[in-house]
Amino acid sequence: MGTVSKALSLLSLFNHGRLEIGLSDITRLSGMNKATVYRLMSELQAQGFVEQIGNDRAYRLGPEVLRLAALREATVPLLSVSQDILRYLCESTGETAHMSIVQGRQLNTLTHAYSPQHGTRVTMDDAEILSFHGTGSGLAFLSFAEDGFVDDILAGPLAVHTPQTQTDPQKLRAALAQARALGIAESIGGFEADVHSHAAPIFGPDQRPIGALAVAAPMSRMTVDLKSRIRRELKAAALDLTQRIGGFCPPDYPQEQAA
Amino acid sequence: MGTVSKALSLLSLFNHGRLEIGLSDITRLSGMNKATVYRLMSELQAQGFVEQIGNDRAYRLGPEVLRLAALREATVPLLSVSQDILRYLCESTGETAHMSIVQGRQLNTLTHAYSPQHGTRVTMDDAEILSFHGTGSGLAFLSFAEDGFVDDILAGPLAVHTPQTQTDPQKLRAALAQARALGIAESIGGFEADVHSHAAPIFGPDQRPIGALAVAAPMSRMTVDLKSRIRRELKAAALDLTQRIGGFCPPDYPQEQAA
DNA sequence: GTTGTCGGTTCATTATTCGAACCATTGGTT
DNA sequence: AACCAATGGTTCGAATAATGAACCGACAAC
Repeated sequence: MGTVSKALSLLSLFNHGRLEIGLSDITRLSGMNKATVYRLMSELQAQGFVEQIGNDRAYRLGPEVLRLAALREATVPLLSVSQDILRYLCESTGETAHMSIVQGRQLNTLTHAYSPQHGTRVTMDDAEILSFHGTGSGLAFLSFAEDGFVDDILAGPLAVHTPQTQTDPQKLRAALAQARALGIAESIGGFEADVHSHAAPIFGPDQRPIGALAVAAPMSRMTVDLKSRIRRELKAAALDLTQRIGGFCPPDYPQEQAA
Repeated sequence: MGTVSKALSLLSLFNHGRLEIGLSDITRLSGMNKATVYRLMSELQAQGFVEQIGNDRAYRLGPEVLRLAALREATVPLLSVSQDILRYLCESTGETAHMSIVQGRQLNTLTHAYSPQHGTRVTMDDAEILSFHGTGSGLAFLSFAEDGFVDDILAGPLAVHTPQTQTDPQKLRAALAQARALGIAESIGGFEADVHSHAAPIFGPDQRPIGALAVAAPMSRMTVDLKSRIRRELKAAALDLTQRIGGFCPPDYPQEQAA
């Protein structure tokens, strides 16, 4: 691994539960030498990718990433297009909708929208890390991902988030086969108790999945009626998003299926 | 300059006019060796900071920057808070509002909001690069920036954007002094002809300016009345933004001034 | 067929990174 | 007050990784 990759890998230590990290913590988390980490962080800091703040001198992500993200959006308007679509999706279903993409071996929520329709709703955070086996989004992605990736995920440790989390690789593979046939994946309470999520994959220019669009509802509200509405809307929304960012569905993606 | 900085500096070659760049172009633009650039870009690509697309194999920014930006927002909600404030600001003034921050020697627009009030309006792009001497935002920042930075900018070449662009360092310093006294800077047609922009600086936790909030209106609509409304609203909005991102105004910032 | 460009690759030279050990401060414990 | 265990930051010889001129095959223009 080159020096640049090492430096950039330090950035991926940041997540929702660790927005600010001290030098010693970074050293421990990365397994690198403290002097190395210090030099790398100094370079990242000089370029505005991280900044140091407060009296404990902890590092946090810097403003430069905002500029790059704005430019990325100008290139491929994934976020802005998604937000349009999510707004419509949560209105038409009355439930929380969100969009996630896969980066490396991680599934990250990027943006979400709430429906004002109900007092109770599933709440989300942006940049949250989702599990592949416990969420509709994760399963939707896996259902069209490369075999090697699926094997890798199913082989790895599968966290138990709730009593309902499915961790049996064989049963998960069965769920993936079903999702592949339908074009929609679902997870009932697999990540958070009481949340029923449906999701559909989003595809890139190379016909490979890049993430998923999902609708999450409290289990108590999930009727047959709502379920079929969610599936219909979700499918249309995911296809729309794929096309509007210049992507293409693979040939075996079930295009025609009215709920 | 270390290897990491070199790699990251390649990312800053991307801008609104150059969203996708080929290997040879990057080589030329950066002045580095082609083999070096290739290796650096490969590492950036492996980490998802850039991706290669199409048959010309040009590079463009990758999805990883979106994840980092979402986390940065979770740490310091500059964008989301700004968007709230901009929405109000453009409503209360009836004109286009935008927010920019300084990164290195560059002033970048990050987000904007349009008012639906008028048919004609000043249009903006996110991630646009503004000039320090030609825009209200640039002058607002400079008016509270460190002396060394101001000297550096005024010494450098000052682009002539329009016949109205002020490039005389002495007159610019006079404008800065006035802006410092008022807490508001303005530029009349200095960047784009026919655009009159007002701006107020935003400050970080260290009481140093990090960017500016601005309102841009067509010159033809700029009456004394509108001008005073813009100044009043802008001042309040900038102060609000500064406080809501955990920043502090410096002691010499003119707090009390009713338009 | 020649010439110029493109993205990508090779390999000996060389400059940069690495990491154990070391400082200076801070905050808590005895 | 003395001590200890943290913290962030620094040093310098040894080891490793970055460098860049030259090269390759592919494509396009002339």
